[in-house]
Amino acid sequence: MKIDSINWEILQCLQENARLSNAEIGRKIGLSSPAVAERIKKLEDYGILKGYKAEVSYEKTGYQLKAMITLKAFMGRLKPFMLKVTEFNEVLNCYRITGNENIIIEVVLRDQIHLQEFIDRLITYGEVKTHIILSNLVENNPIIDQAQLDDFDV
Amino acid sequence: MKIDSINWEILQCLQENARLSNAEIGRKIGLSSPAVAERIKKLEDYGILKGYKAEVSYEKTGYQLKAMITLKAFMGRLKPFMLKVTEFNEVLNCYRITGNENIIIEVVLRDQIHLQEFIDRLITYGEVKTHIILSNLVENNPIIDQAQLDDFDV
DNA sequence: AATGAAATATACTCCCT
DNA sequence: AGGGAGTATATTTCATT
Repeated sequence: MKIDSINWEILQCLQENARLSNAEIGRKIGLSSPAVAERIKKLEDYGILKGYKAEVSYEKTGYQLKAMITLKAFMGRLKPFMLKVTEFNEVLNCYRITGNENIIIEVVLRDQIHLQEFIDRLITYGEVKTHIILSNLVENNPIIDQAQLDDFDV
Repeated sequence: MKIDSINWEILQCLQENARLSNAEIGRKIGLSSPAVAERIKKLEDYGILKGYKAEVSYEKTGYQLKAMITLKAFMGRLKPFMLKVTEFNEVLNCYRITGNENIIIEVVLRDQIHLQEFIDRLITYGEVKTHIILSNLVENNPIIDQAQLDDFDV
């Protein structure tokens, strides 16, 4: 499927505010609301739009700490970990990666005690490195049309 | 502000699908639509709901690669990097972290050539380690009520 | 803080171009 | 693939409890 410039405008609108109405999007980009609805449906059907998520503040919901934790799995412990990690509700994202470590986990935690308890759960699977997030320099930056990358980044 | 169980239900709904109408949310949790609207407005005003973002597939928008890149900044190069990173449109998230590295960057890239070019931009700021993301074990897991963590994780 | 009702706005379906 | 009309549904405001 081809993503034309109008679809990129729709993707940009929805990445900024997923709760915009079709009518509001249509006004911004000069299209009728049924046309916007039809384009959004196609973007969803093709898996380009994967979903719409509310961003919830972890600090204000009682999670003082956010951390990136890497795991270098012990022999034969990677698969058991991959099955187990889906049960950890503190985990926001977990990726299999290349490099010296096998896994990187993004996690929210109540406090230092909770962090310690979480690390204890991990160390049976491998070597753990903890990086506490101090601040956000870029947060949820939207994906843009590749064709525009060079103009911006040079 | 207190987040009661009804607000947690609303947060859960919106983290699953931010484009649900207030009326639909109300039907799910047994509340009228004006009541839902009022609660959402308060959650927004208190900064608990920070925004609503469409999830866009990086693979299907022409970005074959996603990577986590760490930076261990050279002396005096951390601040210049922090100013510069906001201009890199490939960067989805960038965090200041504790540990051996100072910065972790989540980035989408067209291909290996683009990755190489991006690393070249970083190496003037510090020591770079690249971890290409192979797969997603957990993706955008919602934040849940702390009180429910133990029940789930044990 | 929630409900119900009235006014406005939006979404959805269908037909036309 | 998009516009316009008509119907159903949703949002918003306000009065009431």
